[in-house]
Amino acid sequence: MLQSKLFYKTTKNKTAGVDSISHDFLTRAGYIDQLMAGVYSFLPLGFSVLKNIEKIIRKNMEEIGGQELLLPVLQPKENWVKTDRINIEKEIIFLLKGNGYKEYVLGPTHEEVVTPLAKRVIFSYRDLPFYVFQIQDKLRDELRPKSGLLRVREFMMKDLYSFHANQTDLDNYYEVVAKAYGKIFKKCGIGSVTYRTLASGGSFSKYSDEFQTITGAGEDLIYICKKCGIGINKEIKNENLKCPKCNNSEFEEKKAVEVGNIFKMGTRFSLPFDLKFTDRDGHDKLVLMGCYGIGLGRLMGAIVESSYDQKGIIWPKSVAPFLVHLLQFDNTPKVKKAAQKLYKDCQKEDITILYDDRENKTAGDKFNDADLIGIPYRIVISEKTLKENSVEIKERSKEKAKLVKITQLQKFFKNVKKN
RNA sequence: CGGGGUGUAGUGUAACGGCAGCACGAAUCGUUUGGGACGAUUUAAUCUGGGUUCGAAUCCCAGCACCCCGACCA
Repeated sequence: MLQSKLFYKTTKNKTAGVDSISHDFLTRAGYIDQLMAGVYSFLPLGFSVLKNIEKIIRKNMEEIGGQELLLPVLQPKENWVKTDRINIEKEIIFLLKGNGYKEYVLGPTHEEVVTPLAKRVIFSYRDLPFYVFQIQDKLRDELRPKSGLLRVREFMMKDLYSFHANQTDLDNYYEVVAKAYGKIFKKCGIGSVTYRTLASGGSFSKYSDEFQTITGAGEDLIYICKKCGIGINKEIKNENLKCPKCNNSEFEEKKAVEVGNIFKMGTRFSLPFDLKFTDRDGHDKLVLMGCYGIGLGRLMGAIVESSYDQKGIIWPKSVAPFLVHLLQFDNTPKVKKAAQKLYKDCQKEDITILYDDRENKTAGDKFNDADLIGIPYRIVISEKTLKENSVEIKERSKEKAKLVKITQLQKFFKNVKKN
């Protein structure tokens, strides 16, 4: 992508009225734009990151047998009456009237759609288990959106639903999903600061497991077991807290943001929708369900919250909008020619590259924009580097740059493409 | 939804009830050219509606929007 053509503007000025670093950087670097409280546009840079996150999640969901589908956002109110969540969740539900008397719910989640849908495919124990997921917009009238992407009213969410014939099967799959979540967060670069955390089950069940990423911008308080590293959410912390896993009683208190959540819903939804199957013994039984969510935008915000410096964002390679940021100084024909060649070579190698070809910007402008945007590898081509038949390569996460001979670039390409 | 705060050029900010200013950005010209460079010229603003006043960005009322604290959640 030519930076001169990219739909974005960076700004030096701090964003007014922001309370988190990720909100400020993502706005200033041109990743997102706030439309209203808790509602954001994803600009080309931001959308690119979102799509990378989506890819990672999709891959891991498919690896554990998830089949992707797409459920409607617009849902009949009756289904929400059936589960009584029209009352239980009424504060966050966007309810709207159609032309006639018909009322609709803008989906805050999809149990009310996927459960009746499952009735069309589940008859026998032979039809179980199965797993379906989607990556789609959710709408929740949050009482108080905050911290940029960390709490919003409209957000992309991956929601996986599992259907089982018995508790053991549900329990096993629940752990399979937990493991997949661990892989996803690791791949997204927040593995070392993300903890599986015991929490309340909300309107679903008694307990659930959250995946909490440590950050000062987080609004949850969690207690991390110093021995086994499991987390416990403050909402269920009791007086004499003991780790449910290793019985240890020493904890570290941390602020964190919930990037994912897994629930065993049991018969919470199969009951109101009468979702049953015929078991081996010939008796009809209720299907057991699990649901598993990850908020993509929030995950994006959490990644920034845990990877930045004074100058800007430091994206992990796995989700960065581009892998290479090419800066061209000295707009001489010689430099331009070399830069354009590198640009094309990268594309040939399937390495995503943002090429700062802007001729009306000084070196300082370009350096600062590059630091703010946070692309993993920065390559500078100038008269100075060409004198050495070289380019200058610097990793965003590192202090020092190094000169690399143009003839040696193949090695660099290989390195960039790794994992 | 309860409590508090703030609304000024595209962005960030100033202005005692008395000429709406500064910085960034954008545009033109010239000088620069490896960490937001310099000079000149230009561009562009008081959320909406009422009220008080000789005079309102400033005070009062209402609305709207945004932000913060609290109760709820990926």
